[in-house]
Order: sequence, then structure tokens, then C-alpha cells
Amino acid sequence: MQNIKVAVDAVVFGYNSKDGLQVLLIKRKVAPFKDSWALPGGLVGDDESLEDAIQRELKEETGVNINYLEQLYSFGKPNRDPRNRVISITYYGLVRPDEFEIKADTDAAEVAWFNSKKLPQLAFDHREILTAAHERLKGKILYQPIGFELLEKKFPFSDLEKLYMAVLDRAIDRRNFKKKVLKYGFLEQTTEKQAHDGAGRPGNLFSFDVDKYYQLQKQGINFEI
Amino acid sequence: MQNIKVAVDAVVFGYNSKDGLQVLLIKRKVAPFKDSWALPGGLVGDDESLEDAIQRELKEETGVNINYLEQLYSFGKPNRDPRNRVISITYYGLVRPDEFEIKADTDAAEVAWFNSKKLPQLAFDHREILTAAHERLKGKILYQPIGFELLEKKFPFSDLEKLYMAVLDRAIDRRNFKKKVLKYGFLEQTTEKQAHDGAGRPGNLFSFDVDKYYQLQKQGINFEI
DNA sequence: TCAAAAGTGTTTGAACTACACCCATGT
DNA sequence: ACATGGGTGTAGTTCAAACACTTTTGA
Repeated sequence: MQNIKVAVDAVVFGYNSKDGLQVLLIKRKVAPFKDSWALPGGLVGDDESLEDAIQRELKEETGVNINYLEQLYSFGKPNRDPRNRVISITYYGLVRPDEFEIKADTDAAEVAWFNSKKLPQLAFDHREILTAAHERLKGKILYQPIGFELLEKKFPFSDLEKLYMAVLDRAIDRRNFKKKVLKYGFLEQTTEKQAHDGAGRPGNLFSFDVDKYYQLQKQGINFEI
Repeated sequence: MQNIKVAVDAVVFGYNSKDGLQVLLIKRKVAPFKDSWALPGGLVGDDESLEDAIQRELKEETGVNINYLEQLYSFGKPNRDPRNRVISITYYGLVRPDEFEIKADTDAAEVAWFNSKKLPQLAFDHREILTAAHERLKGKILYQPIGFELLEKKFPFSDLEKLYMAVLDRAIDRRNFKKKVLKYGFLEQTTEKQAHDGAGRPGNLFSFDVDKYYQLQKQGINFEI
């Protein structure tokens, strides 16, 4: 009789122009790795789909409800959990941190956003999972417009640039980037201007038109940065 | 107490220029889906890694030993197996069909290669898995030189073209394709010529130089068709 | 008036596409 | 000699990369 448990864990990315790319972590309040930071997640219910399970765990442990969620990879080394055999099916998700309050709940002592470049020690093999998620995000953002899941509905163009620079961790030429993105035609320039956050000229706000994107996609355009 | 079983299944692709792109299937000799064709696979042992499990199952069920193997996706809908809850972690692999004999063994009544465009009805959600594997292969072959895992050590250039056409299911310009591939510099033209299989001018044989590929990759080249 | 961030256009080279004729071999 | 498949080059166009100055605002 097989004796393996099935868990789901998620790497939830958030972004804002002030704090850059962030990851949502919980502090464990039980052994093993008590008081370590870890990815939110938990065991899958017997009659629950994997997606339902991770959404439930995220809600329970962090208060987050996620719009973009994608399966990442399944980790199954026999000893990745010191107690017993657990395979973890991992997901990564994208959220706008300002849309809700995070709050610890049943299984977590604490919840917090960490800058993706200043992460603490993590429990289990969660660092490896996080690295894989970041790599996947880097790759995917180049050919699917998932970056918009991380931005407000209306955003100054510079936010999009900064997001791409934060995710890809490299400089991007402002003019070429803008040309490239705008040529796809799914960004709408609103009449509004950015509310200032200090000095500098306020930028025009843009919005991502999902319907237009699907429509253009049907006509055969291919988003690639 | 959680009651979920963990299985692994694999989509094994083979290729030769005569039969095109093929997939390895087994005929089930037990219910459910008795006598249906299915992907090779089975339950993971308690102390076995996922990769070990799928390699073992492939060996047991088909006699195949695989060089290129990559995790694909995990399927976990509650009712995908009519008996009880089974989640399947799926892999896809690439082999050269001529390198070994396939033979049915313990759990399989029969093993056979099927042309990827002429597949039979499949058990469970295996058709969905196969489609996902083919899509992944299509995508991956465009930016990683995994196609060579499907060819003999020495091959005429036309085999590579035909392979790409079979995988991508579209026509490719012969001259442009050759230019593109050769510019990377990891293909070596041998002094040998193709043994004829009927009429036509025999082509030069090429070989893929893995070491050179890694070396070039370190220097920063990026394979992309 | 100065500092900070947004806005914008051109030039140059590289890469991709389209395309057709000759060559070596077997029958 | 003919049928089959292998081998090859060029011209035109499109796309990517490099690059710097002006404008608007707050302090």
C-alpha cells in the first residue's frame, strides 16, 4: 500500500513600483522548521482539485485571492520532508498587493511580503521552488502579457518598465521598450495623469485591454518582448 | 487521513524519417479501460524518486531506457481515475526507436509505436496528456536542440528538416533552415555519405557535437530556430 | 532655477523571407 | 534519359539596437 502524501505550495509574486518584485511567505508555527519562513501551501483534500486546494490554502493562510495562477512543477524527492514522504505540486501566482490585506490565519504565525532579492532562509526545499518560479516568470513574461496581472488597472508606463526590469533583473531601453509594447495595440492611453509621488513630470496612465488582446491574438499577433 | 495515490506516466516520442513522429503506447490488460491503449506508467514506490519511478515503469512495461526525459505537468482532477483518486505526474521523453526492441512485460499486454497523427482512443485522460506533451515538444524544440535526441548519431541534414516538419506540422524552407542551424556551429559534417534508400543523391551525414554546444552556450549563444 | 522623471525619433546593421536552378545517384 | 532527392546564393525587407535632448512638474 502506497504511503505518500500530496501537497500543494505556491509562490505568489506581487509588485509595486516602490518595493519592486515581492514574494509572499508565511512563518511556520509548527515543527518541522518551526519559526522558519516558508511558501504557503498544504495537503490536498481527497475530493478537491489541485487548483482548489492551493486557492483554499492561500485564502486560509494569507487571506489572498489570486487571479493569475499557473502550475509550476512537482517536487518529489523521497526526503524533502523529514517527517514522511510528501510530494508537492507547486504553483506560481501573480497578484496586486494593494488589492487586499494579508493576514495570518490557521496554520501560519505570520505572513509577509519579501523583496525577491532579499529573501530569508526558507523551510524544506522551498528556496529551490522559489528559484524555479522566478525563472519561469522571467521566461513567460517575455512572450505572454502576464505582467499586467501585477499592475494596477491604470498605470504609468514607467511602472511597466520598472516591472520588467525588476522581474528580468536587467536594464531595458525605455524608448525601444515602449515602441515594442505599444505596437501590439492592446494598451490604451487614458486621459488621466499619474498623481505625483514627489518630483518629476507626471506620466500618462495606460490600461491593458484584455478583450483587445484576445481579439488581436485571434488575428495571429504574437506578443514577444 | 489523506487517501490519494501518486502515479507517473510518460509520453515517449520516437522518430525516424520513414514513419515520422511516433508515440509509444501500451495496451492495458486490466480494468478499467482493459484493452485500451494508454501511456506507460504506474504508481510511485514509497522510497523512489519520481524520475526513478517513471524510468522503472518504462523499463518494465516497454523495455525502453530513456536518455532525454523532462517533467511535463501534474494532472489531478478528482475523477480522472474511476476507481479512486490518483494524481499523475507526467513526463515526456525522446528516444531513437532503432536503438532497442520494445517488448511488453508485466502490466502491458502489448506495446507499439503509433504515428502521432494517427492515434487510437486512449484510456483515462491520456489523450489530454499526450496533446500537452506534443505542444511542449513543439515549443521546446524551437529554442533547445532537443531534436537531436530523436536522431541517430549521424544523420543526413534532410532528416533534421523532416523531424522539424513532423514535430511542428508545417513546411520549412530548406535553405533558410540549414543556414540558421549551421550558423550555431555545433553541427559537424562528417566525411560519410548517406547509404541510399532508393533514388536520389545521397546526402552528407552530420553529427551533433554536445560538448561544442555546451561550450558555445557558455559563451552566450542562444539556440533558436 | 534646479532636480527629477517623462516623452520622443533616427540611423545603422543584422536577421529573416522569398525564391530557382544545378548535381549526384538509381532505375 | 528520367526521376528522385541533395545542395546552394542573392536581393529586398523588416526588425532590433544604440543613442540624447526637450518638457513638465515639485521643491
